[in-house]
Amino acid sequence: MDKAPCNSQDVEVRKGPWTLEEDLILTNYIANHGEGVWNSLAKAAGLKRTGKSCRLRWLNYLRPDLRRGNITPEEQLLIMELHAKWGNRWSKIAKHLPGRTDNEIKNYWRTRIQKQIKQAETFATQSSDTNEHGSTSQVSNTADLMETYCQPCYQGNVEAFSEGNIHQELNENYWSMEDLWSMQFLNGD
DNA sequence: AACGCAATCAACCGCCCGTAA
DNA sequence: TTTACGGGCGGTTGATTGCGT
Repeated sequence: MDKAPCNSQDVEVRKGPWTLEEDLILTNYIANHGEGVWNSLAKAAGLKRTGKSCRLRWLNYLRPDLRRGNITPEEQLLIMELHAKWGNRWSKIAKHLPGRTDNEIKNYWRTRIQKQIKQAETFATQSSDTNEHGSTSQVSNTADLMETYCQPCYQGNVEAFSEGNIHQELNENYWSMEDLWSMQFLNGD
């Protein structure tokens, strides 16, 4: 893509947030024709977007099997375990969380979990200063971290995490997929 | 009520890999 | 074998929203 031929016959390419109309066009097109080569799909659907952009929009937002709403404590646990195993292989991790996207997990990791880890880290350094049982084993990854610092551990944290989640549970989707899909069927050709 | 800051998330960017020609 | 292209992925950015002062 980057190396894309871009025979750019001055085909203007739209960027930025997707409009409802674009969403509908894309959803509608895929419902009727299925996914395909994204570049040609974008053209065929009449979208002034790159294939990449369409693919991203579809995978991260429009897919009907997406699970919206907050990450559950169980999911968070799983993410942490898998991240400890595989590192930042978000798409690989996402495959084990049905309905979740790599982007979503990545964002979640960076904004929430990483923060928790930092807090745990600072807490640990503080307490190891005071505790001074010099065997401060180097903590290499998340799992180690959580094992080391949160021993009673995931449970305790899960509670802490979920506490934050609860009040946001089911934060409204701007457009639920049901909405989009039913619109699409109304439109359907 | 207004402002500033922090958190969140959608979307883009650029690199890499697989594959077809 | 090489090259061009499309797709996938991880990282980053920017807009928006929420919250505290």
